[in-house]
Formats: sequence, C-alpha cells, structure tokens
Amino acid sequence: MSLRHFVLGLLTQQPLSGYDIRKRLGSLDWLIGSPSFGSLYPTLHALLERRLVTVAEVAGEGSPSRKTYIITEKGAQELRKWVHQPMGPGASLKAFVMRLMLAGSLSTAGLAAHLKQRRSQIAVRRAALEQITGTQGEALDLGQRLVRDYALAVASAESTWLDRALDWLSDQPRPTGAAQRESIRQSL
Amino acid sequence: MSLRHFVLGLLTQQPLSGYDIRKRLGSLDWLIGSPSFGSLYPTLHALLERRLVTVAEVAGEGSPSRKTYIITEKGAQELRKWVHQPMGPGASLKAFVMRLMLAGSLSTAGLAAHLKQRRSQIAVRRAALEQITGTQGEALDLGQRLVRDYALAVASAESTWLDRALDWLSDQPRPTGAAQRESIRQSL
DNA sequence: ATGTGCATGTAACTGGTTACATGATTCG
DNA sequence: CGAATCATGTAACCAGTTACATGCACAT
Repeated sequence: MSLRHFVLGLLTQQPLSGYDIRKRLGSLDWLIGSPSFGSLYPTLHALLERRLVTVAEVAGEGSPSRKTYIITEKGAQELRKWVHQPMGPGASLKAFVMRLMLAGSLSTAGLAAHLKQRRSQIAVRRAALEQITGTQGEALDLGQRLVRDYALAVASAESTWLDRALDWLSDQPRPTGAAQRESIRQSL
Repeated sequence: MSLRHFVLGLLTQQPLSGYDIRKRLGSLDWLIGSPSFGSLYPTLHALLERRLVTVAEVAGEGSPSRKTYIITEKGAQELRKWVHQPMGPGASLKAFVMRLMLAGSLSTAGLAAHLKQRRSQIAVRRAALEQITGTQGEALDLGQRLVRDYALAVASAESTWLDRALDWLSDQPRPTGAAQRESIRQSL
C-alpha cells in the first residue's frame, strides 16, 4: 500500500489529475513502473474518502473535464508521518526510489538519515555478493554470473551516487523551506 | 506470470526444492525480490500438474523430508520458447535481471540480442531523462531532481556494464555447450 | 521440555493489471 | 467521418503476501 502515499507525495508539489500522474511517472517506468489507471483512479478515490485530498473539477477549456486533486493538511501530515519511518533492510531499489521522490516532504536531516541507511545496506549487499564470488564462484552458471556482475555494478553505482548526494547535502547551508527550491540547481 | 518461467529456469541448472529456491534468491532480494513460500509452493505444484517438472521426494537424512523438483524435457522446451521472445520496450530492471538469470537457457546469439536490445532501450531512457533536465530542469523539486540524477547514474552504470558484457560475449569463441561452463571465469 | 532451524503447505486477503465502457475534442 | 488523444471510470481477474498450521530434527 505504498501507492497511496506515493501519490500523496506527488500532490505536495502541485495539484494533479490522474492522467497527469501517469504522464509524470511515464519517464520512470523502467525504474518503478507507473501504475495503471485501474489502480490510480481508485487510489485517488480512496484518498478523497479519507479526506487526505480534495478535488477541483476543471471544466475543460479545449479539453475534456479533468479532476485535479489537491492535498489537504491532514494528507500532508499523514505523508510526513509515513515518510519519516525508516525502510526495512530488504528494501528494494523500487521502494528506495519511491521514497527518494518524496524527499521534498522530508527534513534535510531525515533525508540524510535515509541516504546513509541505504548506503550501509548497499555495503552489506556488496559484501554478500563478493562473498558469493569467493565461495561459490566456480559453481555458478552463466546467468548467475551475469546477474552477480550486474548486481555488483548497480550496487557500486548506487554507492557512488549516495556518497555524492550526501556530500552535496552536507554542503547545503540552510535546512528547509523555500530557499531550498533555489539552491538545488548546482547538484548535477 | 513470470515466476513460473523463472523457477523453471532455475531448475535447468540443478534439481531444487522450494526451500532451496528461496535461499538461492535471498541474495538478490533487493534487485528482484524473492517470492514468498505462499507463491512458491503453489507455483511448483502448477508446474508439476502441467508436466513441466517432476518431483523426487528425498526422505531426509538428518533433515526433514524434502521434495526436489526436476525439469522435464517438456519444461525445458517451454522455457526456451519463452526466453527467446523479446521483452517489451518498457521492461523494468527487475524483468531484465530475471531474464538475465536465465541466460544459460539462451543461445549466445539470443543472449547478445537481448543485451543489445536492452542497451538501446537504456539509451532511449537516458535521452528522455536528459531532455527533462533541459526542458523542465528548473521546475523540478528536490525529490524529482534526486530521482532524475539517481536514474541517470543507474542508467549509465547499466549502459557501461552492457558494453562490457557484450564485448566479453563477442570475445567468446565457442557458441554453446559444456565448454561454456569452463571459460566464463575470466568475466570479472 | 523448549526453542530454533528445516521443510512444506493452505486460506484469506490485497494490490494491481487487463479489459472494457464512456465521452469530449481535435486533426486529417 | 473516422482516427487519435485526452480523460475518467468499473469489473473481472490474478499474482503475490500475510498469517496460519503442521511436523521433524537437533541442541540446550
């Protein structure tokens, strides 16, 4: 049940319709897989029912009527509560990326904590993969070797990225607010 | 319904029990997420019913009785058929890794084709991500920037890896068979 | 005897996909 | 006029998880 929170997170930036959300997520299809309308619309309805969002039906100017959803204060609260609780150690890449996208709803300290936690988990995984190389190295078949190498490559890329991100984050002087929006450009 | 084929693929290497499969997949939890017993055992039963595998109940020597599953010729055929059909353009990282693990059931040419296809898809994604940087670069919030950077890092790592893998593959002289098992060591 | 690890299994539930149905608008 | 895009929605279905139930073996 992360889709509910994820959608909520997207709405913190700006009001969106179901259609918008899918478009926005389209470019990240391969990383996290964008949800189908069949799950997206019911999710939106559920959020509405729990008063975490409100609707604004916009009669279409040159396009059919669209319903843009706006997050409520209750919704924002709920989201903050959720986004601050740590992810389990077996968290998937997808889960991590989804959380990462909600960074805007996280304090700088909270974000840093998340990244550090991820970094240490990645370290554990790399160690495990390298151990496989040592112990079972000879017994693996082609596919398993390829996957091991691939996993190692991804893990190392992620590790590098996390280091960079954390460096950048610690260089950021101000902790929160609107100034944030401004000073992000230099990231990379 | 990829789990069925995936399990079938794992069984091409050696007979395994449900318990074994989960152990084997445990180290790749974060990449593809290992299935729970609640889905694994029914899957095994389904394969059995369709005559794609057979069981050998091994009365436990120092451990409880275990059922090791062996792939049948029919199963191997089914798998080859499945593994050779190309993946859609929106294929997730998870789907790619699962396919990659079944490389052993693929001809060298088939494997190369898969890797090349993936490489070109990655290129498309990178282009899309870089286009976002150009057009909406200023409008993105913290989370979206982080995810974009992260995605770019992963995509570039994958790209590099694919190049290396394809290089290595083209350096391999023999096309198939038992010699394969031997000459893989030098990969990295 | 009690708990921990090995090992298999089932039932209820849930999150999500697929397929379908609807309708307005715009372009060729 | 028909096709494509925008836009929303529902119902049937399915894959997978969670939680539960069982039982053997071994160590404390």
